[in-house]
Amino acid sequence: MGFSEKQIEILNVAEQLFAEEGYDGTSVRDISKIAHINVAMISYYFGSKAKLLEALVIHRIGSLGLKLENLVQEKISPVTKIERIIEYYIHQVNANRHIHQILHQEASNNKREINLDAFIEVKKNNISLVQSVISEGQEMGVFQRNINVPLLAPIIIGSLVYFNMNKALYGAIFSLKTEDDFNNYISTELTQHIQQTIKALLVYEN
Amino acid sequence: MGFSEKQIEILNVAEQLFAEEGYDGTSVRDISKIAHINVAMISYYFGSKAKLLEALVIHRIGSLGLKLENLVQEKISPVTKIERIIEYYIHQVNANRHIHQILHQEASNNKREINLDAFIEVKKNNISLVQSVISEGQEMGVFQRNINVPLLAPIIIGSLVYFNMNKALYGAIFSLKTEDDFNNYISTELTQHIQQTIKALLVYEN
Amino acid sequence: MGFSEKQIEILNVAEQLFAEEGYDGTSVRDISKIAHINVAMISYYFGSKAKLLEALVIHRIGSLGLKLENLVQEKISPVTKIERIIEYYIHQVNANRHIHQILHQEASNNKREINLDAFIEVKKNNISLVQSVISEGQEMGVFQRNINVPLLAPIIIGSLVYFNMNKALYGAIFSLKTEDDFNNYISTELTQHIQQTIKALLVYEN
Amino acid sequence: MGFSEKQIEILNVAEQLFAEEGYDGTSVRDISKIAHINVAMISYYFGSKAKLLEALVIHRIGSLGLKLENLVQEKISPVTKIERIIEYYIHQVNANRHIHQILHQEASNNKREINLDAFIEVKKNNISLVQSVISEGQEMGVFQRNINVPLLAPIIIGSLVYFNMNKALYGAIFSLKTEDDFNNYISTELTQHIQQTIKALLVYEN
DNA sequence: GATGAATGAGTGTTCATTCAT
DNA sequence: AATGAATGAACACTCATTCAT
Repeated sequence: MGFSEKQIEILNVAEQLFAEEGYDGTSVRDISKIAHINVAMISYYFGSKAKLLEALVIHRIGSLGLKLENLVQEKISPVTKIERIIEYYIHQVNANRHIHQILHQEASNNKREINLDAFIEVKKNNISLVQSVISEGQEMGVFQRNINVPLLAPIIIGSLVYFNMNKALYGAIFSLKTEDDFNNYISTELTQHIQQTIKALLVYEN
Repeated sequence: MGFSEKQIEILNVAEQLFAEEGYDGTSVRDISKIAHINVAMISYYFGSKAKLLEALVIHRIGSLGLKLENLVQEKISPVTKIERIIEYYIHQVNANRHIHQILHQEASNNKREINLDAFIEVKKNNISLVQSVISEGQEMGVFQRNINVPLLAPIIIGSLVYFNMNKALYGAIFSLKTEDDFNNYISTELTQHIQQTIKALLVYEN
Repeated sequence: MGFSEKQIEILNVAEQLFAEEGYDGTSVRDISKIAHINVAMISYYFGSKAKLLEALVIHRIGSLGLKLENLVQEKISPVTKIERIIEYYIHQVNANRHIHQILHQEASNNKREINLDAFIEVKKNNISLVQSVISEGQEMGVFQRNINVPLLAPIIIGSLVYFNMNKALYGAIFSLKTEDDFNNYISTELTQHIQQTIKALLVYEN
Repeated sequence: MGFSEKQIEILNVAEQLFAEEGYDGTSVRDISKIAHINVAMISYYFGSKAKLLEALVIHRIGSLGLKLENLVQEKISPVTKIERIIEYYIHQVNANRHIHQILHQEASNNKREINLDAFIEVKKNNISLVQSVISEGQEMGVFQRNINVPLLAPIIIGSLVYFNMNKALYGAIFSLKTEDDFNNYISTELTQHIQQTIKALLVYEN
């Protein structure tokens, strides 16, 4: 929480390097060089490299799932709510795509000792919020009954993550050259595509 | 291609360790110990650790995307074809989830010099095949017109990958304890969920 | 000499830690934590870690060899004097066993720059005092003539030091479990044993 | 046991440095430089710095307490046996004074994880052997009855250790300048002094 | 063809000390 | 007078790789 300016600088550099090179692929010396600080500062500030990652996760995760609650309670139709949630979700995840990438890499490494419980809690909470919107829509008769809500997130985030992980492929297909091209495509076409997909699933009578 | 028995043993061990611990998290000593070979053999056989990964990728990629072509040409309805393709896709990706995990991890590490062109080609080809099925369905009037075919893969594989990357979360939600529980859930519920989603997207008039 | 309360607190903590963990095995951070002071205070107060040790030695050495002179001048038989001296010696060394342990460890480390001249002077003086008692006894005809006085201290202190350095061994042999058990054994059996040994040497005609 | 030439070279260098600078005061880099080997070799050969010390102890301890048994069974008077034992003991300990110094330093550092059980066993066995000689002398009526045998070692070895630990003092008193002077004094005067002391204790009727 | 020995570079971390305040 | 922040050097150890055999 109360991180000094230099600590935040370290966190930013660490985030970028961890995302680019992986946690193991990043040395504390690399971080210290780019952040223009002494190597020892990382241990001094965060205790260890692992705790630096933990601090980074906590630092970034704090900003997630705040606005979502407000969104859920707005007086708009469930369909619009879902659209907004997807938009917000994609925006959030994409904005924090570095930390998400790191977390997913580390989540699959079963050895790591990093405590991801906070991350899981946030996700569970988000699923609950979405569930309430779905239930609302179901009661209004606009959504189908048999919806596996926890599996909506994989569609939304999974699509985004997969898209980001295959930039070479999609850059070639959709002629996206710059980072801005990608971000623009994500916030327009991809977002719309996912919204359309989820809406179809929710209302389609199969 | 022409790998000796020992080389294949090394590749198998490397695949598992790379997937479990990450490329950087795996030492050639770890590999050599589990594969019961001398450390020097890895450099001797493959040149370097990086080239071992390349050899592994090439070795595994050859087996991907074979049967899909036959499936596309079968005399069944486009909807059934799509269902079968999804089923096959999920099965394939899940069966080769180790190498997929490695590839995705490495794809995001922009430093690594591994040539993923072959991988991209396979994907492009798969998209073409799916496109042909979609077109078939569109001409028959059962599928909507405005389908972004390249973005179907993210939904299918992205969902699976995200599901696998959040085992801790989904294991808790769906009470999946063993590896078999997960595999079973993937081949039933998750597959069905994705099939339903894609079908909804294809036929839903929005 | 004129040490403030906090400085003495630091010296006490340092003494214990140096004795328990060795000089190199003790970090100034360990000392500062236990003494509840800032790390920088050690350099600030004493100049450096090495000078802290010097200060400690000087601080403790001042209290050695005071009462011995009085004892020598008492009007009691030379044999009783020797007994008393041994008893006092063992008591003193055992009471200050921490600093003795440190000094002996450091005396053997020939790299350390600590000035042990004061320590040597004290010892030389003590030898002189014992010499005077021996001479007194020799003139009275109760002690043998050929006594190597400087080598009496090794027997007395050496025995004690060796005993303390082999607590695991002697604890097992003599069933000494607690620190009190050891101290008690030292002030009774071991003291008596050493007294008996020295007396035998002094009066035994070989 | 089966150490290569280079390993023995490392052990020799380590022995000297550990004795001179202490275990903590010696870095593996210091050892590697003097032994003209790569730093990594120490970990490679011995596993770690701590295990290097253990290997050193075991390597040196093997040579202790062998000849003692033969000596005990010789057909000579108990007094001569004791004289010979002391002479042998002092010679052995002095010859291996480095390792003894290390062991005693480490024995007093209660933190260290080094297994000294083998060392203790050797000492216990030696005490038993001496006990048998004392008993023999007691049965022959040449030794007193009330002898605390385990406390004989402190007198013998303690004297030697203390003498060695106070070279500055005794060098000044006895005009010993070179290392040879010291060794010569130990094998003549000091040995004789200790023999005389022990004999006095054993035969003196107090 | 295959390997145990060996290496230099690099790892994260801790150290005693200094500096600005 | 006193301290929290910061540092460069050193620490033990592991790494992928090479080399002599």
